Amino acid sequence: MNLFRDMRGRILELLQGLAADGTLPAGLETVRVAVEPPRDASHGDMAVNAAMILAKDAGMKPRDLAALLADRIRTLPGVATAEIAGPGFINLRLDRAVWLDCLSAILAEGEGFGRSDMGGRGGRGARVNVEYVSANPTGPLHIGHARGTVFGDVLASLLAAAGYDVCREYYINDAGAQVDILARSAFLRYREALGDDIGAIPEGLYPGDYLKAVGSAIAAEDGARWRDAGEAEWLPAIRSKAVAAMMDLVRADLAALGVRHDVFTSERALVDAGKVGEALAELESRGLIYTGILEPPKGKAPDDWEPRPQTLFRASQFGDDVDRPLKKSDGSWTYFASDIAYHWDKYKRGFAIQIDVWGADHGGYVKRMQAATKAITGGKAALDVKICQIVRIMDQGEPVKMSKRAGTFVTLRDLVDEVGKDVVRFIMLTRKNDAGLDFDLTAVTEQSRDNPVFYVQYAHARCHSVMRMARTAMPGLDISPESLRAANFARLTDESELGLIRAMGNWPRTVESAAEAHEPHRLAFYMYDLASEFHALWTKGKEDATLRFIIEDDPELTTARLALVRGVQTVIAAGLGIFGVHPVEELR
RNA sequence: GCGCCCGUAGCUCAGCUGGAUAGAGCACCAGAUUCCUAAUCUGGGGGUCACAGGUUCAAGUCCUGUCGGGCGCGCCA
Repeated sequence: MNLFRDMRGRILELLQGLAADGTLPAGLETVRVAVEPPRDASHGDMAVNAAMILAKDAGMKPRDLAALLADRIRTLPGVATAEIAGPGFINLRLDRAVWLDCLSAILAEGEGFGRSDMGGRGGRGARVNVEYVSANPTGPLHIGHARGTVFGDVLASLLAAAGYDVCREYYINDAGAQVDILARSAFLRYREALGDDIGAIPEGLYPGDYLKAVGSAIAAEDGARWRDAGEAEWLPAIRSKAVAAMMDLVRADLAALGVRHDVFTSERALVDAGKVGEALAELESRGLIYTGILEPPKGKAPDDWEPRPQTLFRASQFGDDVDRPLKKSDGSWTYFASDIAYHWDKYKRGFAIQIDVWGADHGGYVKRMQAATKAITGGKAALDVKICQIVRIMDQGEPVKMSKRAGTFVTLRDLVDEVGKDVVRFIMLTRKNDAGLDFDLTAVTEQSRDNPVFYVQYAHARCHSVMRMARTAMPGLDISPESLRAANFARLTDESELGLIRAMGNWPRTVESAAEAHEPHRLAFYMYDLASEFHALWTKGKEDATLRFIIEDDPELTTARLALVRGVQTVIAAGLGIFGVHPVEELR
C-alpha cells in the first residue's frame, strides 16, 4: 500500500479524462507529475505539482489548470479538500479515515508494509546485480572494506524490498600479481611448517600470521612435495590453496557482519575459460580496439614514462577522457580487460542492470568501466557505480591511528567485535555514500540522541516496553495482533497520533525513492525521524496523562493506541530489517 | 595539467533527481521531567546554500567559469 503512488495514479487518470473530453490537449507528458508530502505539514497531506508541470504544454496558466484539476480531484473518494497554493500547487487533505485505514494496512501487512513492486509488475521483478566487497583474496577484510560491504549489502536488500530480483555478487581478483605474492608468502609459511628456518618475511610479501595456518595445512596435506620444487612447479597449486583459504577467511568476516553473497565469480576462471579473449574479440569486431600511443598525463608524468604502442580500447567514444590500455607490456591482459569480460559476462547472465560498489580510490575508474559496459553490450546494460568515501575511525572525537605495529586494530573483524555488527551496519549508512564519514567508537555505543542507532533502537524497544506494560496494567486486555488490527482506530484523534500515522504512510515512498536513487542512507534518516516523532508523543504523555498509550479505564482507546504503537514498531522493524540490523526489544 | 566527488547554521550533516518561508542533531539560551523504561521532551537565537554568471513560471538542486578540500591519472587491483 502506497497512498502517494495510488493518488498519483488516480490523478493521471483524471488527466486522461480531461484529455479525452478535449479540455486538455492529448498526449501531455506526465512523467514529472509528482504527489509528495508538502514540505510544510500545515499545507496538508499531499502536494501535487501537475498544474505547474503541464501548464506550458496545455497552453494554460498554472493556477487556472490547477483550479480545473482541483475540481476533479475533489470528487475523488477520500479527498477532503483540494486547495491551490503558491505558483500552482494543489494541496490535498485526505479524510481522516484514509489515514486510519493506512494504519490498518500496516498492521495487516506487517513488515511487508513498504515493499514495492516497482522493480517489475505482475510477477518477477527486473534482475539487478549488485557487486560489492570484491576485496583481493590476500588476507582478512580490513576496516576500509566495511563501508562498501554494508552499503552494497543493504542496497541489495533495499532493491529486493522494492521488487527487484537481486543477485549479490563478489568478484574474486585471483588472477593478478597480488595472488602470486600471496602464493610466495604462503610458500614460506609452508616451509616454516615443515621446520625450515625462514627468517624474517622479506619486504613485499604478506607477513600476516594468518598465513601460518595456510602453510601448516598445505604441509599436512602435501608433505614435503613442494619443498624443493621450482616456483613454476609449486606456484599454481599453492596459489590456489592459499586463495581458497583467504576466501574462507573473507567469508567468515562477511558472515560476522551478516553479509552473504549469492555468487562468487573468479577472475581466473573467466580468464581460463577464454572469456577475456571473447570479450576483446567482440570489441574488435565493432572496431573499438586499435594500437596506439597514449600521451603521458600532464603535470604528473611518471619518471619512467616512455611512449609505447599499446592495445587500446576506444573508451573516449563512450564518454571516457582517453582510450584505455588492454594489454600489459608483457602481453598479458590488464585488469581492465578482464573486468570488461566480467561485466559482459554479467550481462550475458541476464543482468541489464548492474551496480558496482567501489572505494573512493577507484573513482578514476568509473568512466572507463561504464564506457566499456556500454560498448560491449551495445548500450543494453546500465552500470551504476557507487563510490563509498573513506571512513575515519575516531575515538572520543580524535582520529584513531591504525597500524598493526601500534597494536590498534585494523581488521573488519576487530571493529565488529568492538561495537557489534548492528552498530557497524547502521552507522555506515548514516551518511550519503559519496560523503566522508566519521565513525566514533565511543559515540556509536552511547545512549543518547546523538547516536542514531541507539535512538532508533530505543524507539523500537520502547514500543515493546509499552506492550509489556499494558499486559501488566491491564491483564484482561487482548493485545494480540488480531485484536489490535480490529481496534477502533477512530479513537485516535490527537494531532500527534495522526502525525505519526502520516509519517508511517511515508515509509513506502521512502523505500521506493531510496531504491530508485540507490541511496540506502535515506532509510536511516527516515527511521531517525520516525523515532523522533514517536519519542515526542511518548513524552507528551508525561505532561498530559490523557495522551498516554495505556488508559486503564478505557480499553477501547488503549487498544487503538497500542495499535498505533504496534504500527511504529512494525515500520521501524521493517527498516532495520532492510538494514540487516536486529531490532532489539529491550535496552539494557 | 586533466577527470571524478565534495563545499548548506559555530560543529556534524539531511534536503525525497527543479517546487512553496532551506531543515535536523550537537553546541548555546530559556523551560518541562514525583512519568507507560532514566538514558528525554518543548520553545528560541543562529544562513549571501563557497563565489560569479546563465537556463525558466520556479535553482541548494541543472549549465558555464572561478576559488577551496578529497581521490585518481600507461604495463596495481
